[in-house]
Amino acid sequence: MNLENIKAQMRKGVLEYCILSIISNEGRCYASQILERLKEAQLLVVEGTLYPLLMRLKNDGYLSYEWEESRSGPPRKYYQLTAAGKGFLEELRRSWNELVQAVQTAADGNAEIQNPESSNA
Amino acid sequence: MNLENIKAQMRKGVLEYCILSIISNEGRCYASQILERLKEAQLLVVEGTLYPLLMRLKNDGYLSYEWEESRSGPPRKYYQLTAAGKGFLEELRRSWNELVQAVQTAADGNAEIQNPESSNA
DNA sequence: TTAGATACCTTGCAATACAAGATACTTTAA
DNA sequence: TTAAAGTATCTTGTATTGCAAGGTATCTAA
Repeated sequence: MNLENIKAQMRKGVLEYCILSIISNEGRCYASQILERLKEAQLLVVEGTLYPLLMRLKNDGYLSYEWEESRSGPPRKYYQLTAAGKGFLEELRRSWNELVQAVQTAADGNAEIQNPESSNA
Repeated sequence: MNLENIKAQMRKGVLEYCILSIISNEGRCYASQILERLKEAQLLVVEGTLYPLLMRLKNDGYLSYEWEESRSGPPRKYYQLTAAGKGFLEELRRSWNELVQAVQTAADGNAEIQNPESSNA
């Protein structure tokens, strides 16, 4: 159980959230573009991870896509969020924030940490 | 792929960090105690998750334990961090903070969040 | 001896990240 | 035509691991 392994574990749960966020922010984008954005954010994700994940999200109705030709290579699959995807993204955002809060609570010895916003006395 | 599933995924990577943190904060504690602390922090973890994890951490030299009798039940296994465990906990803390930062970067549309090193690019 | 509470541990399944490799289209250049 | 290189999507096999469910052992109380 080395550190890289653990870091990979940590990444796992947040990929859906990050990927949906990126697509939401970009409006529409294709896989290689998403990989680039993740890399920029220091989230190392590879193709073998991303493609099955996009397919899962599509099969669950959170994403739709259209093929579009490129001027410099093979056609691209442009993904965008469906209405259900937008709702799901909101749920993921909430879940992520709750997790961050929970980890802080556990890691800080259950001290009474409050939301930075609400603790503004 | 329902929300509960995803939330479970999100929890996965941070369990080691939370558990080592709790043991570090308490000084020494036994499994049922850890489960209680995690529950207080809204991190739902069950025995079948915790025990194998404690054993892994012990086998990797991050934890040691001593048996101790209880006045009201079977003996307890009290865990505490080894020197290596303390170092590992620091690494996990750093990794967690990096992840939180990375997710924020990805989710916020790669807005320029404080990135000390690339600030003069 | 029976029941219940507390505590620790194991087995089997399901989910999934990732390494590695496959497929397919386009351009460029012999 | 053929070959090579670049871009893009997708599949297969493996290893890890969280968790449901069940098991073992100790102590207390009737």
